[in-house]
Amino acid sequence: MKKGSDEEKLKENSFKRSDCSLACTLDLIGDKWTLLIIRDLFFGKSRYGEFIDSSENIPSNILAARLKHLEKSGLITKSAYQERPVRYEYRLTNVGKSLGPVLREIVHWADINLPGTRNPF
Amino acid sequence: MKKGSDEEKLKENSFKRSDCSLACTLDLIGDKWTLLIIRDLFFGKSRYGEFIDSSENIPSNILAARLKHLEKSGLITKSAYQERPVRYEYRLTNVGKSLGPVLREIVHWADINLPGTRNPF
DNA sequence: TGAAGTTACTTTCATTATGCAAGTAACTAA
DNA sequence: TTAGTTACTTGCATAATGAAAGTAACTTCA
Repeated sequence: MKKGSDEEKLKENSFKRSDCSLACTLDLIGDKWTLLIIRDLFFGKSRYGEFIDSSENIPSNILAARLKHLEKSGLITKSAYQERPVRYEYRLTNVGKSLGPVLREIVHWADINLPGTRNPF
Repeated sequence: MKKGSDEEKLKENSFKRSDCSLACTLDLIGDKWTLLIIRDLFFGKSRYGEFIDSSENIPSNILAARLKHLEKSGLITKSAYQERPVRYEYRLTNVGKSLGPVLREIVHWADINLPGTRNPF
């Protein structure tokens, strides 16, 4: 594994409740907001203001915290798209992109079991 | 839809942040503990003490709250397995069971991306 | 040239959720 | 009779959330 790679960042990560892969995944993305940000990234959103504009109205402090955490975990990367003032855009890494099937499986479950909701794909 | 059915319980449910099916699913199961209880139910666990014994050490008050919420949502049912004292067992409904592919997809992602974790299936 | 607007955050603070520990009810076993 | 078991509930300290306001560094409008 390459030093500083996204895969390594995942490994370095934090406290474990158990060695169960489901529990560890939930420690990473198991909260109310994280998967919604990842959803937005899948739809090409990349800037702070774009995430803020999503219909769930994520609080700005939570968004900032989640973006930091996702970057630290290696699921997204941050890069400057302009100087003066420096502005960053956020993009999914390959590790982040590999969550696509998870998102689609959840949405598929909802299609069948949560009538009255809209499929974002 | 039948009155009082599990599908109806899901519909009756709670506050929505948006009409996005992903956001609505997260409102239902998007926390640190719920999917772990559902995992245990998939492995045949059904009693309070069995959930408590899982390696993640869920706090007992959280477990009680989640079981109530899951029942209210129609993902599990509670039924007495003995009298004097009355003791209940919890089982997945068909709606709950249909989360199987979601769990498997998450675990599959972890198999590839979270080395050092154990696949519960 | 000043005033107002935009973007991407950070800070403050009240409210809510979490989690540890202890308590309780209704039993069974020694 | 005393201890143990099971399935919770309660109390309380700490942590996370979320609404609102603040800030820094610009750009645009009058």
